[in-house]
Amino acid sequence: MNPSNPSAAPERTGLRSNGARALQKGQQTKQAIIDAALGLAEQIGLEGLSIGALAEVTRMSKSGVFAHFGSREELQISVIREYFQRFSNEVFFPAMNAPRGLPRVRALFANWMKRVAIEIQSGCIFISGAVEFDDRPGPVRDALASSVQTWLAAMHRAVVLAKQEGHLVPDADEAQVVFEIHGLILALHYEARFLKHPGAIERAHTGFENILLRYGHP
Amino acid sequence: MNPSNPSAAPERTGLRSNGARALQKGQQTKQAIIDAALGLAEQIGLEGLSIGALAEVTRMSKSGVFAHFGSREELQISVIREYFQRFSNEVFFPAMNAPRGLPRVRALFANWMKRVAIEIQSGCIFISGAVEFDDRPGPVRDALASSVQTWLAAMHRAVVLAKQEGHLVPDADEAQVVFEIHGLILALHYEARFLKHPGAIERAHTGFENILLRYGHP
DNA sequence: TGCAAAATAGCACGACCGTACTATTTATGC
DNA sequence: GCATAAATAGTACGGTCGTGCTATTTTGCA
Repeated sequence: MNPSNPSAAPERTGLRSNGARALQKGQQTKQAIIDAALGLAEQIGLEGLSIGALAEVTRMSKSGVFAHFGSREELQISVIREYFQRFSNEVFFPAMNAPRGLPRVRALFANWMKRVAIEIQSGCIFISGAVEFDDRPGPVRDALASSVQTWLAAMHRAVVLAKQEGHLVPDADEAQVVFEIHGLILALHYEARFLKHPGAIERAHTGFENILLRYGHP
Repeated sequence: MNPSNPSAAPERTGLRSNGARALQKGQQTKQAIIDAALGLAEQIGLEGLSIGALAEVTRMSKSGVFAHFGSREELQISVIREYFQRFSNEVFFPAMNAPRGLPRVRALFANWMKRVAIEIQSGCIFISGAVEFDDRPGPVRDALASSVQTWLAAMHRAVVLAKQEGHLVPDADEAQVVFEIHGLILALHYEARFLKHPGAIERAHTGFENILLRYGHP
């Protein structure tokens, strides 16, 4: 919702009705910690994230890192929020420039694919986190699930609009379409990242075209 | 390959040309440990598996458990092997009774679905393990990847036969079919187990029919 | 420039981890 | 039944973890 990047304006005019100005330095290093934590979590998972390792990477003391979050859970949640924001900025918002209907659905899928193609190397928190927290209730799981949920709902809405525009067959089940698209992304991630199968990206694209063959223009 | 269950015949006639009879008791409890370990690993993952927790569950000492494996890695590998064997017995072998071609592909998918439907509650090692070990090289990863690989290859072969039998369109790409089926299974697991979406099983079935609509009989 | 407050570091704690090493118990073959 | 070997338990060590507590440094404002 708030796409502005606060760290991009470190030295404004100085004028400013203060506000929470006292926290500036703290917020700055906190953001740096979150950045590093996100990088770590993408590789070894949210559960593998340890404050000790994070302190080493950021060259701070364990307690220095810890103080910014108060608990490991809060750190994990911060990482999830950061990931969600980046995901939104890279995948969701750019696609909203495409006209509603099939073009927008295509744009969403294309951006999602671009993202996952990168994550074949770096890892994806929405996927690894789902496995780590699938039966571990608590605030971390909640944050993760609601992030994914928000994204899938956006995807769903785009499909609904596509059907309304007449770009899909009238009996198309929107949830079904999203389900099958999600499956392609998951298979891509699995087969490319874990099994190191070549050609998975191409297959995901083909799968998407197959979905449109089935549900596309009447 | 060896579907016989040794623990089912604890008290044979006594006759038997010994063989590795000296190990009998050890093997027996080792199997019990593996059973318990598999149950634990399905819920909390292979990485979450700890010898201490396992000792508690089996009501043994940590060293008693440990001695059967010599290392945690060997324990994890044993669990993977056990899971693979059960998977084969439940999913693969029964389906081989179906006539080759589409019926066998259908049977394989149906059995796979049955298995995953259960794993919505218990968890699936092939899925959680893939995430845990996707960039952690070593013998555990190797065991896991080769198990999954074996299963996907079996699926692939069934699709190849189906095409040979003329049950698929001539230009059907077998790897593409397996990829899309795999995606359905992964989406089912993700949406049902993590997001707790209802109706995911039905959607996976519908997705399978869609694949056959696209690639089925010419 | 000094002072309060925020940010960071230092240190210690209890808990759990995997795994040596040794002792004890239990099962097995003669 | 007894000797022997296998199976299991006991104990200890070094390591990492999250986190509380206190000290020190750094920052931002009067």
